[in-house]
Amino acid sequence: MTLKKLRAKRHRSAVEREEASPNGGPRDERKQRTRRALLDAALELMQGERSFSSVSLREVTRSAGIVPAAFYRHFSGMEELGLALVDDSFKTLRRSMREARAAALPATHLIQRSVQTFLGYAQTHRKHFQFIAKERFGGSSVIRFAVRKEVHLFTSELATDLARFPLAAKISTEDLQMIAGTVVQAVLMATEAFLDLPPNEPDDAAQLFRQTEKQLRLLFIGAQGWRSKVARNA
Amino acid sequence: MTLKKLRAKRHRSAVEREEASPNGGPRDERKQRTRRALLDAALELMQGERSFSSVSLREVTRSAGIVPAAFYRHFSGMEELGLALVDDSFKTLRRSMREARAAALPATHLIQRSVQTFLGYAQTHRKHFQFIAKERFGGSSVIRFAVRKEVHLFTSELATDLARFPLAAKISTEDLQMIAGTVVQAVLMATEAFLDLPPNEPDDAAQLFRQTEKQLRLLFIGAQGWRSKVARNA
DNA sequence: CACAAAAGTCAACAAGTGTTCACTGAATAA
DNA sequence: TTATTCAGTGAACACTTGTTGACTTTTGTG
Repeated sequence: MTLKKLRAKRHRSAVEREEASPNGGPRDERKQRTRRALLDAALELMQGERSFSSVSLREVTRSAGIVPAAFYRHFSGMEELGLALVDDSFKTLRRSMREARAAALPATHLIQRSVQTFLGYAQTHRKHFQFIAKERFGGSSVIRFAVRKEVHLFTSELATDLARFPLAAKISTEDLQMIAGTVVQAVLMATEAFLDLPPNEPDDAAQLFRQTEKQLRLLFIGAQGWRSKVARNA
Repeated sequence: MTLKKLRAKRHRSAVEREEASPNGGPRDERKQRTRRALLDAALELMQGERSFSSVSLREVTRSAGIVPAAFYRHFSGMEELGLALVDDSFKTLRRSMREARAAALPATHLIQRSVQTFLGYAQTHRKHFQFIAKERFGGSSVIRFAVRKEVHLFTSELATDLARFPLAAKISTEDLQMIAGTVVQAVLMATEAFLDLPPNEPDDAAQLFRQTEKQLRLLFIGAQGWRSKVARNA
């Protein structure tokens, strides 16, 4: 106790030294590596039937190749790790979306290509998406709300994208947000069903794909008719 | 072993006696009572943060007031109890839907009233709905598919309801199914968000209510425009 | 009545759980 | 060089978990 205090006085703590150099050093690199190992292990353990809350701290450390006690050097508990996973998952998604946005939107078969792109992306990041799918309604409220916040953000970005289309002229920003929300809803549901499909079942996948395309077309038609009077002389 | 065989030969088993009278007897009544107690306990334990898979068999029996070993007189394990919960939840929902269908559909404010009715129902059966919401994407694949099957059934019933409307004339049954699916999707999402709201927050609830109403109107407009050419002379 | 069927009890089991504590050894800083 | 920080160790802790087998006690039945 007193000994601890003396030590503390003789040297400045890490925060006082304003994080001078621990970044990039071999020490920090190693730490980041095991941190990543923990995140990956948790994601891996959730494959199949398991939910995040059913994965134990000890299992994670076992898979990551460290001892249980060392876990606390990285996270205060499983919940914090869960939040880090939410962050991770959406970070990669947002990056990929930015790239997709950079390339000009295809004028033809816009919906078809969008669905294709998104489901393709979901497939290459299967584990992250499955995590999100499971925790969107399942786990602790902290994680649930973190996911929901990210989805909301995602929706807003889509809404501003949609605003560029001519059909958005007659639609209020609030309604645009609502339409974007419905689109995101449909796509997320499709993604979750898609990832839940037994792998290598191209028929089911194709069926799901067509269905989603139709859903988006339905929403598109709805958006066209929104606020503008339906054809006066039909 | 041999003793057991002898006993078995001297009397016919329950199934051989084709379930003659154990129904209604005080024995069976008691059994049904504890069975219900187990289901209720599981549902109750899921309140708040917990998912079904994180609820333990022992907790359930503890809450139900029996000893862990007695659990196996009712279910082979937690998964079977989960399936029973799925059944239970949808049974009450379907019954209520049948009643709603019996009363004539309101010609005015149809969407508004439907949403109101559904959310109201969800509120009075909060626990069942929260269970479904959590297990729709979360738990074991067996339970997940059971839920999905029930939702599909629900969708089909809505589709046949929708078929009675004049606007359904230009829509193929397959597309009608798809539209009904989108409606159910939207309503379920709204329900789940609704039940996740902090209680006694009428503003948030009203906001969610309006949003859902709009979503359904959007889908309705989309359905009107579906397959029929969009107004030739706009 | 006599006897089986069956819901529920009791005790024990091997295993797994989260968290703690004093520790070691290598990277870092003075 | 020397002292310190800190990721990771190893052991121990007090629990909780699912499942088992042999039991009691009530209910149903030939």
